[in-house]
Amino acid sequence: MNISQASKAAALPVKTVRYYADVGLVAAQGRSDAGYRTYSDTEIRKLIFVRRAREFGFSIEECRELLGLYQKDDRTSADVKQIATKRLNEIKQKQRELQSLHDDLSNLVSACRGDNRPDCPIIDYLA
Amino acid sequence: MNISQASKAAALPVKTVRYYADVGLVAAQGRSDAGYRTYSDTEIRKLIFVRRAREFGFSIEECRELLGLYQKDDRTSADVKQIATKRLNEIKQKQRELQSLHDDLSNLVSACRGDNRPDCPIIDYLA
DNA sequence: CATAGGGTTTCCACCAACTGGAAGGTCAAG
DNA sequence: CTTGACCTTCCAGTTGGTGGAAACCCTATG
Repeated sequence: MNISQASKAAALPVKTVRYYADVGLVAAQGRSDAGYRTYSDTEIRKLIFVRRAREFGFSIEECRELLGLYQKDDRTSADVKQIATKRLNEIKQKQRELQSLHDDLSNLVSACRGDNRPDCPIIDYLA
Repeated sequence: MNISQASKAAALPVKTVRYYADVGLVAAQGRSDAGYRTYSDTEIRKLIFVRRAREFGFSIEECRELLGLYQKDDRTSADVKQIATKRLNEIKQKQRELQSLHDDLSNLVSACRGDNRPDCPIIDYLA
């Protein structure tokens, strides 16, 4: 399989597949005579795994760890859970921040008449 | 006022104040004989304004626009409200995404025993 | 067999919004 | 006069890619 086949199979852009190879996250199986990267089902599965992990917001380094655990049959679910819990806590933290931002900005936007006069509670708040 | 005084007054790192000057967001009032940036109350107020806007997640470019409106006495509150509404919608969108991520990951983490055995619903989901 | 089109390679640059650090000039105190 | 705390510029690195150029490769068609 060439890189574009792999990228389609994994639902990732070609550039991204190449990038993952560059950073040593998912290496190609090998190279053709012409120097083309070749991919087999094993690598496709890893690429899909990484795509899903990235969709959860795991960093490249975390994906590397998760991928390591995925491939290690003597992993412990505790190790996996620990990484996932960390990410979950980050998400919760971000949610709290966004909620607070949302509430404040929402109040300001509601209080702003949005007409052609200059007085504006949003500007007042920022100043 | 030297840059470190300004940075304290605006509650921003020195590096950031210098960066804002570099990108033309908040220029220093001038330079001393030795070439030191000087800041007056006007610039401090702008720096504080930008810090607050950044805390809301407005981009540098949006801060530039807001700062322009802040300084323009014939602004319309409609212009301000439009920028703020755009940002508010981005926040809402991000909240929806995070909520979905949270729910999914939370379910997986709950379902994972986190013991020393290898079977793990998180890995299963990603694979 | 030449050539046109696609696919592939490497490498370099860019995005946002800083941050860290090096090398060197400045200033005030002791 | 020296020491230490400032300040300056400039370059590099961060995250996770993306865009593009120059050049090589492969296949199909005329």
